[in-house]
Amino acid sequence: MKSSIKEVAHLAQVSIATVSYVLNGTKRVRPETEKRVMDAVRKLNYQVNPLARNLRKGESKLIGFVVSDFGNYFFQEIAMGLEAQLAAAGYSLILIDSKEQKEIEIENVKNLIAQAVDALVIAPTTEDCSYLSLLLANNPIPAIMIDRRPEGFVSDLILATNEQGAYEAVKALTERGHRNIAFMGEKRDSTMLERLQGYTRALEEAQIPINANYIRFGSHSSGSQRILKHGTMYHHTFDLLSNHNITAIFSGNNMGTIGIFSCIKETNLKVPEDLAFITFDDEFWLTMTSPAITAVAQNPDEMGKVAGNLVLERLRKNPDEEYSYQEIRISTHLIIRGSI
Amino acid sequence: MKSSIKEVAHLAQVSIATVSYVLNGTKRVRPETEKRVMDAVRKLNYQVNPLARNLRKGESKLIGFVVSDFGNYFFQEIAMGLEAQLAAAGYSLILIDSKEQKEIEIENVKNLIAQAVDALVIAPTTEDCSYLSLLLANNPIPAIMIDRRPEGFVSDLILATNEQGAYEAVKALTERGHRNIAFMGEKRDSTMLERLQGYTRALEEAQIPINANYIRFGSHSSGSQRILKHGTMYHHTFDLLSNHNITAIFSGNNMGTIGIFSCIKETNLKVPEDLAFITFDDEFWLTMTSPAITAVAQNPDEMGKVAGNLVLERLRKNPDEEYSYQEIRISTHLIIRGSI
DNA sequence: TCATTTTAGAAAAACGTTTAACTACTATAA
DNA sequence: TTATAGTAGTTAAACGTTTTTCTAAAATGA
Repeated sequence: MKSSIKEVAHLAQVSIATVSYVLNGTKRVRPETEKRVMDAVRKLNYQVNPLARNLRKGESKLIGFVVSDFGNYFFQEIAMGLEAQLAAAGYSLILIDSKEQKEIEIENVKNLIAQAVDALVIAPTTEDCSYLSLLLANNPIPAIMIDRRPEGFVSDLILATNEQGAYEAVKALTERGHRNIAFMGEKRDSTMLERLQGYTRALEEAQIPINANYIRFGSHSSGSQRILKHGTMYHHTFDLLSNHNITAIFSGNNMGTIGIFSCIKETNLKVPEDLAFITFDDEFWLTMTSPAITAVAQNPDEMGKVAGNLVLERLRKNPDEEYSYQEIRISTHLIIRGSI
Repeated sequence: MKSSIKEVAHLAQVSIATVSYVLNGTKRVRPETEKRVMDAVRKLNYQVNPLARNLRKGESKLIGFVVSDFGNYFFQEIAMGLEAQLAAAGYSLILIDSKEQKEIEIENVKNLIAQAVDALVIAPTTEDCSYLSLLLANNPIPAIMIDRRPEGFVSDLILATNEQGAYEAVKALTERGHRNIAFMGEKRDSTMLERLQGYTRALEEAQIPINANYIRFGSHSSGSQRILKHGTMYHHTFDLLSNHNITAIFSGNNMGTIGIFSCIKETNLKVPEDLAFITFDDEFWLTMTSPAITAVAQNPDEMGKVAGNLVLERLRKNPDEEYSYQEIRISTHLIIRGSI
């Protein structure tokens, strides 16, 4: 049914080594011999057995991508960019969802190592990544972190220009005369703190004092989009709109935006007349609301591509060759829509 | 660095076969010997090399999922259900996007076969799947089709109750007194034709004659969500609203809905007063619009889980054991929101 | 007691490649 | 002519498991 290199060799009247050389182009072979081999290959419809090759070469041509939340469109886009880049180099991507739970993330990494992936790309659920040092200690494969700065583990790192993105967004608000601007961040992690810095810088530049009441963080456990609609951020929004006279909200990420916008929708506030709204992360549905929502667009496709290239680069390097880890920032841009 | 079974055997003073027996529980071993082996395993922090095991056992523990359009939330949900089910059985999922292009789909299947996946789950871009018969001829792995009925290839099949779902949706419209109801289907495939049948049945039941002008299909090439906003369906909607006095639209799927709703939003029609709207496929953003959009919810998570179980079932069977292919229907349910 | 069966483990084959080491032959140069 | 280098191919080792086959000792039964 499935033919092996042995049968090809036999049919072509050569040794199996020669077949391998022809197929891989790893050694000179007389044209005549090559033809005999290729004819046999075609006749038998031979394809190499990747299982055998993998064992011999000690690689699997598999890359694992551990995603903190696969329900988040942002990571889906990254995955697509990554996959495109890796597929071109003959690698396949194993995608696996941590559902924002650290234990699942650790389990996922273990499983991927058990599948002998050649490298890992990880969007960690939390910053504590010390477990990776342990798991990779006697299994030194490249690991590239994305979206969040890990603690307890050094590696290549791909991040957005969070501070700058937030700064530009909030600046767009101050320029329109807003002074009471809320900052709402779903998760309090390094990424969100960078965005908070951008918020702070824009306010300072406009000589607006920081009001701690206007800065809100959500619960750490984010759930599905449906749950988020009436989650912590929803209630924070309700409080801000009822008890504080804010005129604009800047949402630190797309997940928080769900709760915030759900609340806004339920009030009778007019956007943008009564309340201006901007969110980090551009997502498709932001254009389907009335009015459409202004957003700081990241470039997840680009992040995925860059991650892919970095993986390939690392894989080409000799493992003990010295290598300095890279930190790459992917730029954001503000897309202005009707909500401000 | 990475220890092999040989070293474990040596440390435990047994043969490598015994180590294998202990680890896999495939043969009786004296408790004392077992302890020696396990101690050695722990001391060396040994983990089996899956590459070697795969070669020997002739399996990869990999399942390929070829998705017609990974940008479509529907398939993402399926993927998550599938992954959950397979992971529990020790399988990993390789996800790959065909971007609605047949050539890419074929390429994807080839690549997955080259990666030696143990089985395939395919959401085909078009119904013509005769290429599979060829590709799987000398590589007989199970393949399970999902969402669309393949032609030229027999296999297990998982579909939604399309006719019934559409019927209930359109019935909800006729019950509210609508008589001029448009049916808009993005792609003209077996799935969409089933939905059209549901539409037809509901109209006949309400004794409303079918008006061919009210039935519209889109271009076959669907693109990204952003492109769809002003694609064929957008123009069909514009025509229907301008030149035909329809009072309700039933959209055959989520992709078409993007263009349709974009157009509705740009007119000054009041929904649902001037125009009622229902779509097949429930998606998160349908609740963020004003009003929220009524939808026929499929159960993609369930579809993924069922697909996973089917894969595992097939994998357990002896390949030449006779097996009758299954066709499984996953039910839909109507979620009524403000748009009707 | 002696033949038979059971048990625990070892030895070795097998999975299908890649690749290092080797061989025989041919071409080149002195 | 003879040493040397290059060419084209073969042989065999290696990758790390699982599993079949084999062996020796112990247990069982008559």
